[in-house]
Amino acid sequence: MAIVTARKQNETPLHNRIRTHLLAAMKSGQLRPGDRVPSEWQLAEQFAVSRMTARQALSDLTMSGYLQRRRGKGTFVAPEKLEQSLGNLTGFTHDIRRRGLTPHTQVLGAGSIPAGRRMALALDVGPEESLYVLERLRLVDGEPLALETAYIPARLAPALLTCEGLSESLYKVLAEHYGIRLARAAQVVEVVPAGPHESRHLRVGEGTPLLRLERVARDATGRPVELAHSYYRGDRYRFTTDMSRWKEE
Amino acid sequence: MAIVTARKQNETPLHNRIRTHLLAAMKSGQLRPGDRVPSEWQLAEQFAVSRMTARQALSDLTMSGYLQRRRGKGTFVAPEKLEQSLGNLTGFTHDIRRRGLTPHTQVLGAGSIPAGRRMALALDVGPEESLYVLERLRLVDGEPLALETAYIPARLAPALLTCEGLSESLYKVLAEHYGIRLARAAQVVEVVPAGPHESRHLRVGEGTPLLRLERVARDATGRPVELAHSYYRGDRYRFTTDMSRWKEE
DNA sequence: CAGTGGTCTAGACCACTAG
DNA sequence: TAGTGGTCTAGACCACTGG
Repeated sequence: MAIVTARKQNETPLHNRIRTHLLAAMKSGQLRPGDRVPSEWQLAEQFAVSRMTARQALSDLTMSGYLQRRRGKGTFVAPEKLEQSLGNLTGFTHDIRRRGLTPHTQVLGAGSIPAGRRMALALDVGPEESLYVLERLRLVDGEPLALETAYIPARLAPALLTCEGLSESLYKVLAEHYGIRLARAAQVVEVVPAGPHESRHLRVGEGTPLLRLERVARDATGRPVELAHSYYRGDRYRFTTDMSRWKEE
Repeated sequence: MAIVTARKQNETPLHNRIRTHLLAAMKSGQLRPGDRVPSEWQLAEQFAVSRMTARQALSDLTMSGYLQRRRGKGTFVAPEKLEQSLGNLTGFTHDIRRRGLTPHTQVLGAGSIPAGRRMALALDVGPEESLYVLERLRLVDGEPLALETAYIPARLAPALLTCEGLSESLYKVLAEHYGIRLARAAQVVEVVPAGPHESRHLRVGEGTPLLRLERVARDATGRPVELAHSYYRGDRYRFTTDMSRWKEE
């Protein structure tokens, strides 16, 4: 006995149609950021499919960053993205305030570790040398948006972790307490899926696409001062960058 | 009658364990880029779960960019990422060759359209003015990696589309035929899910995370010359950028 | 408590790929 | 033809949220 499927072969998959329907509603403005979308059961009934099929449509849109799901509450249209410059690092706190939002920083951890092979190479120190580690969670209006970990050679900034203001601007502390001014940096931007750690702190599902920034910052002499990697919620952030020197082909 | 589930409540979900197992195998090197991973049925049997549960683990890892699935063939570990500079735009062809790979460009479309409100603003032309549109697919070793669409005011480069070499370097053509040299550009980088169009040309599933670049390039006088948006496969690309001028907080 | 999303099963038919 | 992934069903129990 054949199981009845509510579509003919070679037609658009059913979960695809539901997804398209929801996307259209978002584009037209019927569904706005923050709105609740119909529940899995409601969609299943509306489109005459099983709950698992409706669920797949919602899961796809969630993984894509269009929707956010909250157990026990419902599924909601995701808010719009914030923008951050890769060129002038004006700092998170300053940057968010300028947009009229409320920034908050939570220091998750501070300590020191031996550099190890990989970081020793990037920071131009010995593999046994001590690095300060500073892990901070950046929140906007109470919502965690970025997870930043910075590594600084302890030799360059003795007793760094006892300084005040680390929850605001690390660069400000480096400048005011140690006379270290960062002059330039190399950065790498990529998409990575959230791992367990990022997932927990940013409160997104594991595997959610995040923007990962890796940065090596140097002072005017070219000496590496900071190695940092940051994870930004891909559904909430976009980066801007300016090219001034253009190399011809 | 209760359905038997092969785990106690409050324990790690089964699909999660399978995912972790595969990730560990990839990290340890047991599974290398290009390798085939066990099929859905094999994993289901190995972990004593239903096929749908094994499938969810594979789907998660695929959406995250760790795996690639090919119907009728199997599921494979994804290859490693290519790197591209956001600072010196040396051009795709040149860039890929330098890595010892074989670049190829396919012109998908070339024509002209009225600017419209949005693009007129970015390119500083009237909304009725004509723009040339050039859509190109960039491939490496036969695999499509990026989809680029460029818009150039027709007034700046009359008969642009009849020029040769457009499948190589647009900037080279602008420089050699029209004396236009691009001096700087503003770019926006973000993660977006693949839509139907990108999905088809880049041969990835809809919703796959892509890196989207939007660029407005200007000549030395500051006149906007090109508006472009490009979609790069997020699992194959990473961008590098250099900061030289550092703004203090 | 009812409603939500999260997990899981044991089946089914299909399209695609390779030998 | 056998094996793969793609789609889909009709159930089930669970944890979490709110009133």
